[in-house]
Amino acid sequence: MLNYQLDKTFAALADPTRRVIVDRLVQGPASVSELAKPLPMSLPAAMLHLKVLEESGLVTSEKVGRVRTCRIDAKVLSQAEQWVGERRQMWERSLDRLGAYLDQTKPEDQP
Amino acid sequence: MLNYQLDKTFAALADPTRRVIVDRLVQGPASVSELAKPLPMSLPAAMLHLKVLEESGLVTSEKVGRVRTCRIDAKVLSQAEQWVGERRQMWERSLDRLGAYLDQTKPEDQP
DNA sequence: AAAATACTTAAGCAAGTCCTTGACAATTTG
DNA sequence: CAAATTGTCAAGGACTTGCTTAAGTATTTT
Repeated sequence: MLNYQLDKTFAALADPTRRVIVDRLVQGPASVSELAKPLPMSLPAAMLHLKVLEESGLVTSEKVGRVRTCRIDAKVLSQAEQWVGERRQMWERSLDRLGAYLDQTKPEDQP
Repeated sequence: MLNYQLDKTFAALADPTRRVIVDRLVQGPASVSELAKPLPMSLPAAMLHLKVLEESGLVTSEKVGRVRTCRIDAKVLSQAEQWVGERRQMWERSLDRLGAYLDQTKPEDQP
């Protein structure tokens, strides 16, 4: 059950520069140069990061005149959150089952 | 505010092979060869994936005799979930504020 | 002790990532 | 129209990733 979407989403989030861009975009939409300004790199480099974010679906953009406006797409963000959350929950349930099993098989150990 | 931990966690989760390993480990601990068996690659390749998971903190392991047993560490999983969740929430709040603003400035547009 | 099991290390290679500089649109603004 | 603004494309270089095979080591098992 391969999920290429998650590959791209997690890979996009693995880079600190791209997380800074996401941090900015969750406050609201922004232009390319507005996003690039605080970053310690050239504009083309910043655009490559934006491209990665767009290809992951985390960010969409639209060009009007000479300005491209970028915004977050929460659906993809939610998918990633859900994948991690499900696994965390499964692991916690495993631990619960183990606890219950130990309580049941060795109740005499409890004071 | 750089966070190397998140770099490593998201990078680890970006690979489908490593997500398969995580999927297995949330069911409970497993040995290296048990984890490698279903994977379409050599054992050394699988071990490299395990190394990435360990360096991210998502997985810990302990060797007893000749068997290394691996298990999930939920703390790191939770951190990743939390990062994504916070951003999703911030973006939703931004949308809410925009909605409230529009309602306030153009109430006459509502039928 | 010999053989099987479980893991580890090393060398090497193809492909991908992240950044640079330089040149080049396309669209306002003066 | 000329100049400034905003974004894009292309070539290339340093580095990392994900795999391979071959050759170990350490620990049971027979």
